[in-house]
Amino acid sequence: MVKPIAVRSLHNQVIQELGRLIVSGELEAGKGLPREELLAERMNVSRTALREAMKVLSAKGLIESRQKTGTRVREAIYWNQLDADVLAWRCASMPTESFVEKLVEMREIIEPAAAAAAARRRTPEQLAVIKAAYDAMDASETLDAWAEADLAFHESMLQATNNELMTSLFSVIETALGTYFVLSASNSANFKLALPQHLKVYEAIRRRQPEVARQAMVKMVDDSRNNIRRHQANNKQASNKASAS
Amino acid sequence: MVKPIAVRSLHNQVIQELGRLIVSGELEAGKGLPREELLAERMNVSRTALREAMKVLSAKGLIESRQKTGTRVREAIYWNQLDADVLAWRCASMPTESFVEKLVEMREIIEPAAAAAAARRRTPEQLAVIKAAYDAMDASETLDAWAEADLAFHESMLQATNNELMTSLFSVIETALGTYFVLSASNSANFKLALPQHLKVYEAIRRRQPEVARQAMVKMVDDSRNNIRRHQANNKQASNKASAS
DNA sequence: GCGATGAATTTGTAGTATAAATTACATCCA
DNA sequence: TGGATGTAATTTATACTACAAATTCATCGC
Repeated sequence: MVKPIAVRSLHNQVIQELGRLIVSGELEAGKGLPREELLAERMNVSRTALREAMKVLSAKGLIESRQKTGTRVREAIYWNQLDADVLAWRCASMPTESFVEKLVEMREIIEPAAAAAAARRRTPEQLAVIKAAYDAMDASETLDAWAEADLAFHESMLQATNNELMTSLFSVIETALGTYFVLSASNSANFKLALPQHLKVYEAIRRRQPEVARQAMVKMVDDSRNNIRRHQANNKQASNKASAS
Repeated sequence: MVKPIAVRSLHNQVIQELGRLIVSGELEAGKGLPREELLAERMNVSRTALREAMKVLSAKGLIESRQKTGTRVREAIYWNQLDADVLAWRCASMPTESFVEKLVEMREIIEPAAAAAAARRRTPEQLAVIKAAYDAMDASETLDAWAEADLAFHESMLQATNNELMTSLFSVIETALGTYFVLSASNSANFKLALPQHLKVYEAIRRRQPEVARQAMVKMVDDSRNNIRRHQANNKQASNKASAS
């Protein structure tokens, strides 16, 4: 799991608040923000804290500041879409079907390749970490426990590729799985359906069979995509009924 | 091309300087930095500017600050490896063979999938942008002109996938191509060898043939990888001769 | 009409003061 | 002696003020 590095500090709160506002679209692109003094006052923080937050948002590509002109929200094209915060903000505000589709597409591309690479290059220690995650999935008795172990499984697999660029894509996988868990929660009857798929991937990595690992992972993501479609259809049906009654 | 947003501001300079020091390993992980007051004095900036820079580095995962304990460099595992700055810093200091290999592996995974997606979903306008980039490559007469057009080609293809998560991976592609251009510069006789490969990819995208586009892109990246290996071998040989004489 | 010039506005940088957090030490009690 | 507990010291976090730099915009002069 990724560290939820406490959000208690003031400028972190400001980062979260402004970031969410921008990504959700409540602060339209191109439009300028109030000048620092006003904005700071309005948010009840000092200009110092506000500026530290703005620098971070600027580094994420969300805003741009120029003297005299002021600070304005940048077009979404310039956002660091792979940044963990940006992904989380998008998820918090618009888990639209199209966004979920994009996340799944990324999984389809990344994870089979990662599984193959892990099968080729994993060390015994890395294999043990994957195994531990699998065992935790097997032993899990709640959806939360499953979710945590599942994330650990996918993260440890990415780490076993021994390519840190690949590992950094975990933020995307994490977000994708996150939305999936949320959908699954609606009818969380048997959340351990995907266990055999994970075993196949693990076994292929253990036996150093890249192509077998790739194919097993393709199937896993495919199943996941189908499940998402079913869930979304169900939810839509349910909400239609609800609004009709 | 990505905007080189002027680096003139003071805190940007500090970000670049500290970022480079950390990523190059000159500031060892785990080791603590001098406390803010001292560090600011040593770098001839105010504590204000230094702190704004540190917040950004912290957002990139390079450092971590705690009261009383001070600020320390984090392990490389926690760095945002996909961040454009981090990639650039790595490249500036250690374009080692292993790093180049990792970049190439990322291209092998991302670009064929992106070519296929672009072939499926590109709009006529997006196709025109790709075509324009191809024409610029065709017309280029210097390595620099080629490099610029080549980057534009790959970026426009990523944009044509209409998946902004995919598009954001351009920072990786850009870095990979960048190191390739540097290597090519050593014997830049015929830098337009890859032109036919690009034509094939473009044509497949135009004709909406995902699998053809994927295969053409696989070949392109493959050729690129082989060229890199040849260049590196040549360079090594050359430097061996030089040190022997 | 047009160019130059200067005033106004907003971010950028500096410096100081104080709050909050956390470590490390010392002290006290059993 | 051992352990807990409180207190001091250190470092980052926040606030506030003042001024510098850049850039826009209007005004003035021709």
